[in-house]
Amino acid sequence: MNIGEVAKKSGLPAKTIRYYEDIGLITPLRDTNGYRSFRDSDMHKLAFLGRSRALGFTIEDCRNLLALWDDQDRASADVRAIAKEHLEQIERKIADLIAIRDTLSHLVQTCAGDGRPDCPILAKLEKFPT
Amino acid sequence: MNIGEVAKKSGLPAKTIRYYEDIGLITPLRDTNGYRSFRDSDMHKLAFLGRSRALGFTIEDCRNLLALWDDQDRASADVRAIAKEHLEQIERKIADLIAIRDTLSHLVQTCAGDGRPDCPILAKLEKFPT
DNA sequence: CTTGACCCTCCAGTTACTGGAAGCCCTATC
DNA sequence: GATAGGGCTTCCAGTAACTGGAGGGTCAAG
Repeated sequence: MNIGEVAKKSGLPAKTIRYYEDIGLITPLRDTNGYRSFRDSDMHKLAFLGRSRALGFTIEDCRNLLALWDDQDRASADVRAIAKEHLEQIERKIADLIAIRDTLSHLVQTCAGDGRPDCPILAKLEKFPT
Repeated sequence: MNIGEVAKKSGLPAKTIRYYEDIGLITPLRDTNGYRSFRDSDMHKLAFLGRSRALGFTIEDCRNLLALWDDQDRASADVRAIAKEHLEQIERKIADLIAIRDTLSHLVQTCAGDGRPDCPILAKLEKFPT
């Protein structure tokens, strides 16, 4: 399979696939013309990567998950640890964003949003502590 | 005021303050020895920037907010538009993260996390659509 | 034999900083 | 007067994970 087909099937842009090769996540073969030649195993890895990334795992997490996936003797505890850490990060980020959203939505509601210059949003940014 | 004092008062790292000057958000004076000399107005701008960034506004948003702040003839509608757009982005991001969190927390719960290799997390990443 | 769709590599840019090197400046102390 | 420290300066490079583009080879069809 050439990169175009793999891109279509995996949903990942060709650029991204080349990048994943660059950083050593996949190692497709090469045809005599220099074109990358993807095996089914490469395709599977890319699909795995696509799903891992969609869940917000970092590339380094993905690298580790991929290694565990390849390792038949893995302990599920190792996988779970990665996922759990990531989950906790996401929960922290959600909490942060919710706090921001609440502040912001209050400000947006109280701002008249007309032609006059008075604006509680600017007042907040100007005066109050973070 | 030298940069160290401003950093302490504003809570922003000196590096960040220099960066904000680089990209034209502030324009402190210079002493004869080349040191930056911050006026109160610079300090206020930095505080404003710190709070805006803490609310997740991008630097470009900050630049625009700062310009509106400076402009006595501004229309609050312009400020509100920026904040509202940002708020909507945040709401989208929260929704995305919650979806991820739900998936992930389910997976983490169902994974035994012991010494055995069987792992629903890997199974999910391997098999199912995004 | 040319056209168009692929493919290749390499370089630069993105966001918002952050770290580090090399080197002035200022004050205090010996 | 030499020196030690802390603070200040600039400039360069690196971060995460791509993305865009230039310049150029390859392949199948007409």
